[in-house]
Amino acid sequence: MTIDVYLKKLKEDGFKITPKRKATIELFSKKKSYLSPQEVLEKLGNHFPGISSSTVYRILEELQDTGILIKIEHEDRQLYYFLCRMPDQHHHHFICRKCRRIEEVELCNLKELERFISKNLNCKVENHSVRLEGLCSHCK
Amino acid sequence: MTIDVYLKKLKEDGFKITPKRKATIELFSKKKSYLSPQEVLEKLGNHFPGISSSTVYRILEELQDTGILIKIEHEDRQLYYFLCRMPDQHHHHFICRKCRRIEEVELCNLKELERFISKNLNCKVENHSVRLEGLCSHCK
DNA sequence: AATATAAATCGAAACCATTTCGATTTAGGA
DNA sequence: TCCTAAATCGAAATGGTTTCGATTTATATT
Repeated sequence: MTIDVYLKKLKEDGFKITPKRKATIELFSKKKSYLSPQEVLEKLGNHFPGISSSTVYRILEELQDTGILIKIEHEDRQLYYFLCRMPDQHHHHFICRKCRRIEEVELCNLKELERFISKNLNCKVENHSVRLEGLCSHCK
Repeated sequence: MTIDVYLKKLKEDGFKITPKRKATIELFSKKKSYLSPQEVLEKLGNHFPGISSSTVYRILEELQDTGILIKIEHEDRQLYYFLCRMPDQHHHHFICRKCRRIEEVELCNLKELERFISKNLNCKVENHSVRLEGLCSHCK
């Protein structure tokens, strides 16, 4: 699992490869679960004592703008981020409620649902998002 | 469209029928779109000058606890609420990005997706939520 | 290698939707 | 009508996130 593809993407989007950005991507590539900005701040703080929280928030947002990270929001209203491993394909996510592990699911069968809505409600469906929660193979 | 069924539900859940709660339900029954707490505060303020914002937040949360309102969160990270017209049936929501109108969609074909996840990822899917966005029949 | 400069980071303060809490008022049963 | 737990008030606190001017740094260029 190399992070080069993510660094390349960062560069292509006009961002500089800074130690903190690199460390952030490395952190997420090792974690298969989602992390809060606070958690990222704490982890990065081991390598970069005194790192500013505004830097962490900014980096996370930039990485999600480039499609490297995906942002979700929990019921507790906090933001969480995780590494997107299928950036070029439409997909959905399964979230383990116990260990927060994220599984990316390539199957999408919402076309029927969209047709139903178009036909019965005369609406134009532009996008959809599915959130699946439960227990992953390790936790169930 | 009577709101009695909602008032009954409120009472059953041990809540008193106060003028503000009643007015809140009436407001949502007239609006087919979702409203922010601020908007509710403003509207209720017409009938109840000086109503406290904490009261509005509390009422909205109580109504969503009883299943009368549904809470969603926008990209702007604000909370929004809307009246649930199909409280006793599993369903999904279509949200018009222009007028915020909510359409409730009884069709759900996520069983296949859940089977796929159970089989391929060995996960236990406990719940799912689908969010469909686009333009409603009035706005498209 | 040195320089230039736009981008990145710092850090303290502001932001602001939401929550809290003690005091006051009220709905609804007795 | 009275009683009491529930509801509301309202001002203050909360806290995750954003802002912004000052400082530092990555990297393209010389």
